[in-house]
Amino acid sequence: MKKVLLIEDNENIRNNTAEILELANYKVFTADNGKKGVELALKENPDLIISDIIMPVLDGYGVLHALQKNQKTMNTPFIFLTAKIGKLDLRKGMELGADDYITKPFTGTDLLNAVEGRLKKKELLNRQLSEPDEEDEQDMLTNLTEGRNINKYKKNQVIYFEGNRPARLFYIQNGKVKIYKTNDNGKELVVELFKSGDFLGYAALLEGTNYKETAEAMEDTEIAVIPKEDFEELVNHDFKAAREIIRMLTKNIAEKEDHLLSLAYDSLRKKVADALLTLDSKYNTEGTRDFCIDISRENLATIAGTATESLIRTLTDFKNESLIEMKRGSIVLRNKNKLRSMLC
Amino acid sequence: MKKVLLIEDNENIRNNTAEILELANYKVFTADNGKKGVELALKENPDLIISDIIMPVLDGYGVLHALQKNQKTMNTPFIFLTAKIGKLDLRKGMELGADDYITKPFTGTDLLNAVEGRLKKKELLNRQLSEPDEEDEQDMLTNLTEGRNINKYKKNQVIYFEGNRPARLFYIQNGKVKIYKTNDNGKELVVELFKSGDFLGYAALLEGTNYKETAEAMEDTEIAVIPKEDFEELVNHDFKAAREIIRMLTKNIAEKEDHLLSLAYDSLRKKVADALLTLDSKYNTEGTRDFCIDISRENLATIAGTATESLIRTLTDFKNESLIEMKRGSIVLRNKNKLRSMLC
DNA sequence: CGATTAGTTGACTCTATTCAAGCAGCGTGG
DNA sequence: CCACGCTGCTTGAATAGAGTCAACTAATCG
Repeated sequence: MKKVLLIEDNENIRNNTAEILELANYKVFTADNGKKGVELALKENPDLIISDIIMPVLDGYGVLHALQKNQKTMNTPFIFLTAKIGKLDLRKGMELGADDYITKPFTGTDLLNAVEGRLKKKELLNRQLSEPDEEDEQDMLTNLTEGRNINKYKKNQVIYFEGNRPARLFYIQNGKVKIYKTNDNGKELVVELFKSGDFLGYAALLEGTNYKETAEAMEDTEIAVIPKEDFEELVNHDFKAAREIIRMLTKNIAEKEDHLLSLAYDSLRKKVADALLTLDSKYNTEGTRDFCIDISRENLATIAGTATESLIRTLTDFKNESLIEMKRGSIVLRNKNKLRSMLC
Repeated sequence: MKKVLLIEDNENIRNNTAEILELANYKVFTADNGKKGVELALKENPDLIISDIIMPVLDGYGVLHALQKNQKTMNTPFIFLTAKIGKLDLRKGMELGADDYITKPFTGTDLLNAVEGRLKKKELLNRQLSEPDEEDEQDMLTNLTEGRNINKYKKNQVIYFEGNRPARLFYIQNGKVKIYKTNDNGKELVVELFKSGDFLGYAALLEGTNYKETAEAMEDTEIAVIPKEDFEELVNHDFKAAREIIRMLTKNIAEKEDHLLSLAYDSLRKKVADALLTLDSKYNTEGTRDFCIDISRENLATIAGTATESLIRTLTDFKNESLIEMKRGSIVLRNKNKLRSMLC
C-alpha cells in the first residue's frame, strides 16, 4: 500500500482529501503545518507528498525546500495544493521543483489523477534505474567496445606492465592474452587467461590502483581500447553493467580460490592436469574433440606453477599413459575424464 | 552547453522562444510538428524538451507518450507549452507525466525559470543517483546489519559448509572467522580471514551458487544474519552499495593473486612470514607493537599452505633468529621489517 | 587425576627443483 | 644451399627442501 503524506492547515480540506485518498486505498498521513509535515516525511518515508502552500509555522515552499535537501525525501514526488487565484504562487512552487499541482477547489478525480500520474512516473523512473530493458542487458558493456581504436599486439608483446598506471580498459577482439605476476626470483605465475570477447584490466581501473600484474599477448592479438572515463561512466550509472562486473569478479574469485588450493597442496601431476583442463575449458569453447592446446612449455609451466622441466616430465608421463597426445609441440587431450578424475 | 528541443508549430512563437533560449546559452533544436520533434529528440538526446500541445501530424500528448516509451528519452524533463485558456489540456498533460508547463503568452523569465527549474531538478536526481551523500556512504551496507538477529557461534563451530545453499548474508559483530577449502586428501587451505565489521558469504549470494568453501569461527563469534532478499535489494538499487561490493571484490582478488604467487613458488620460510604478516595486518588494525597472534599451529599451517610440523619448525627457526617471540602458544612479531624483507 | 588434544622434535622419505647437457627445428647470413 | 647459432624441447643426475610418520611433552578439560 502506497503511503501519502498530506500537509494542509484547513481541517475541512485536510479531512476531505485524506478521506478520498483512503478510499482509493492509500495509507494517508496528515500534518496541519509545514514543520510537522517535514518531520513526518522524514519519519514515514511516504511515496508521495501533497502540501498546501499557505500554512502557519512553515509554508509549502519551505516544506519543499527542506525535503529537497534531504537525501531520503529528495526524490519523493511533491504536489502543491493551491487556490485557483494563486497563479504566481503556483509558478513559484513549480520553479522550486514541485512535480505537480492541484488547484482548489478540486474534485476527487482531479486529486487521484494527479497522485496516480506522479506515482506512475516515479515508478517508471525506479524501474528504469534498477532494471533496464532486457535488450540492453548484454549490450551495455559490449556496446562500449564499438567504434573504438584497435591496437594490434604481436605474440609475446606486453600490453601493460606491473606498476603501470591504468588509463584504459581493453577488450580483446581476437587473440589470447595471459596475465602473470613475477616473484622476486623472476619466476612467473599466470594468474589469468583471456580470449576474444574478454575484458582486460578492469580490476586496476575499479580499484584505482596501478596494475599489479603484467599482461602479455600469447599470440597475435587485436584489442579495442576504451578510455577509462567511458568505463567508469558506465559502471557508475548502469546497474546492469555494475552487476555484470560483479558477476565477472565473483567468478574470478572462485577460479582463483580453486587455483590456490591446487597450487598449495596438489602434486605436480594434479597441477599439470589442472592446467591442461583449464586451458581446454577456456579456449576450446566448442568442445572440439581433437582440440589442440598450442602453447609453449614455458607458458604452460607458469600456468601450472612449476618448473619447465618438471612440467615436461609430467607431460611425457601423461603421454605414456595415453592421457594426452603430442603433435609437434601442441597437446591434444585424449582422456579428459581420467585427467579430471585425477583432481579429486 | 545544455541542449533544448523546442516543438512548436507557430513560427513566430517558435523563433521567439528559440531566440530567448539561445540568448541564455542553450543549444536549441526546433521542430514544427510532433513527429519531427520525436525524431529529433531521439537523434539529439536533448537535456530538456518543450512542446506545444496542439500541433499538426502529432500533438503534444502524442509526443510525450512516444518519448516516455523510449529508454533514451524516458527521463528527459518535458515541459508543455499551452494557451492560458486550455486549463483542462494542461491537466491532461501533467497527468500524462509532463514535468512542468508554460502558459502562453509567457515572458522570457517565465520560460527560463521553468527550464532552469527542471534542469536543476534533473541534475539533482542524476547527482544523487551516481554520488549519494557522503554521510550515507558507509551506512547503506552497515545499515543493513542493524536490528538483525544475532547468531552466536562457539570456537571451531562451522557457520556454513561447502556445498550449502546460501540463504543469507553474515555480518560479523565480533570474533574471527576463517574460510577454507578442502582438497581430496582432506587438507585444508584458508583462503580468507574475517574479523568484526566484515561481511561474509556475499560471493555465493552474488553468484547465485552454493558455497564453495567452509566458514568456521576461529573464536567465539557473534554474527548478524541478513536475509538474502535485503542484500539483493540493496545491491540492485544502490549504486554506492554496488560500488562498495565491487571494491571489496577487487581487493579480494588482489589479495588472492598475491597469495597465489606466494603459494606457487615461495619457500616455506616466505610462506610462513607471509602468513604471519597477513594475520598481523588483518587483526592488528591499530598497529600495536606487542600484538599477540593467537592462533593454533594447525590453523596457521592451513593459512600458510603447509604441514603443521613444517610450520612449527619454521616458527622455531624464526624464534631463534629473534624475528618472533612465543608466549604460551601465541606469537608476537618482533622484527616485522625483516619478515617483510623476506618476501621480496 | 586420567585422558585427550595441541605443540614440538627427530629421522626418514620422496618429490620437485636445479644444473647440465644433448637434441630438434628454424631462420639468417655467408 | 649449408653452416651457424638460436631458441625451445627433452632427458639425466644430483640435491635440497618439505612432507610424513612416530614418539614425546605440555596443556587443557571433564
